[in-house]
Amino acid sequence: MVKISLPASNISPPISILKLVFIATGDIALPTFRHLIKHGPKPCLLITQPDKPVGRSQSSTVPPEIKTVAIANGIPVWQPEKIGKIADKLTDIVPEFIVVMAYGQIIGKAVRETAKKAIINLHASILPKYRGASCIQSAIANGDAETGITIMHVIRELDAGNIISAKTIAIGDDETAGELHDRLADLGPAALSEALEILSKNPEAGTAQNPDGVTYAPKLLREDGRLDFSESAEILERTIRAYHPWPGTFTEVSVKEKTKRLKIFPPVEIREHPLPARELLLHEGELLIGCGEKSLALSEVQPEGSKRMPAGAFANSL
RNA sequence: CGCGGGAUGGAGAAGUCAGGUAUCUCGUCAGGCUCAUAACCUGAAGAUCGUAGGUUCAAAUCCUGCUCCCGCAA
Repeated sequence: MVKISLPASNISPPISILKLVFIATGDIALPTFRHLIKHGPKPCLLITQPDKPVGRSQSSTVPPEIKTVAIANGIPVWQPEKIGKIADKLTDIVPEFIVVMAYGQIIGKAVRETAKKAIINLHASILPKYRGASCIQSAIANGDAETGITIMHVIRELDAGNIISAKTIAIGDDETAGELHDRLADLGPAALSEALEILSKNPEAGTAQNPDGVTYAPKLLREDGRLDFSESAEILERTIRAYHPWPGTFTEVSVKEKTKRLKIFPPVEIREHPLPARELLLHEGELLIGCGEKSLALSEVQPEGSKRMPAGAFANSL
C-alpha cells in the first residue's frame, strides 16, 4: 500500500483514494494496472476474462497475466463468463470510476450504470480512427505515421464515447505490432492520470468524436494472415509487420512441385528485383519472394511441418 | 481417440512406396586462386538415419509400441 501526495490544487476527495474498478484482460493494460497499484488510486477489484485453454491439446488453462498481478497485490479478481451477470454485485461495490482496457467483451448498460462518476476506456488508436479490436495492426498496415492511446467514456456503441484525453506516438518504419503494442501500453499510465485529473473536476468532461473520421478495425482471424500477392510489395511489407506476432502472415509456395504453406516473419525488406508473385529466388545471398514489380527479401520463415528457421536455411533445400 | 506434416553429420533437405553399408545445399577446418567478394577451385573432419522391439542373409527403407516437434481446427 503506497501513498503518494498529489498537487494541492486537487478538489476533494484526492484522486489517490477514489474507489476504482479495473476491467481488463490484454497485456496492453499491464503497465497502466501496475501504475495504479503503485501510485494510486489502487483498484479495489479486477474484472477479467475467465482462464482460457491453451496449446494444441487444450489440456491446460492459463490465466491472464493481469490476474496474476492482481492476486500478487491482494486485489480481488472476478472472472465472469458474461460481465452482464455480475452487474448487481458490482452495484454493491459502488465504484466511483471504472477503467476498461482490452477486456474483450462489450460492456452492457447495467454494468456501465454502476459507475458513480464515470466509466472510461483506454483504446490503442487515435479515435475516431480504428474503432475495434485490431486498432494497432490497422495503424501499421495502413502505413500511418502515428498512433496513440485515446481515453473516452464508455457508451452503448463500441469505442464511440466522448474523448477525455489522448497521447500520440510516432510509428517506426520497421516497427511490428508487437513492439508498438508494448510502447502503447507504456503510454497508458500517463494518459489515464491525465484523464482522471480531468474527470475528478468534471466527471462529464469530454469532446464528441468527429463522425467524419470514423473507421473500424474489426477483430482479426487467423485466416486474415493470408498474404495477398496481388498487392504491392510496400503493402505486403507493412502487413507482415502489422500482423506480427498475431495473427502472423503466411502464403503458399511451390517447393519441389509440392504446395506448402509458408509462414513469413518480419523483418522483410523491399527489393527492386522484379519477380512473379510468390515465386522464390536466391539472389545475391538473399531469399526473395516475388511481388510482381518488386520482391521482398525474407529473413525468417516457417514451412508447414517445420520449425521457424532463417530464410537462408530454408533456401538450402530448394 | 478432431484432421494432417515431420524426426537423416552443426543448419536445412533428398532417399522410405518397388530393403542391399548415406546424397545434396549451407556451415566448419586446411590449402589454393583473385585487385576484390556471402565469388571460384581442391581436400578434410563430422551420422550408431528420434527411441524400443520385430521380420530378413541384409533395414534410414517393411511391421509394432513409445517419445518429441510442427501446421490446421478449436
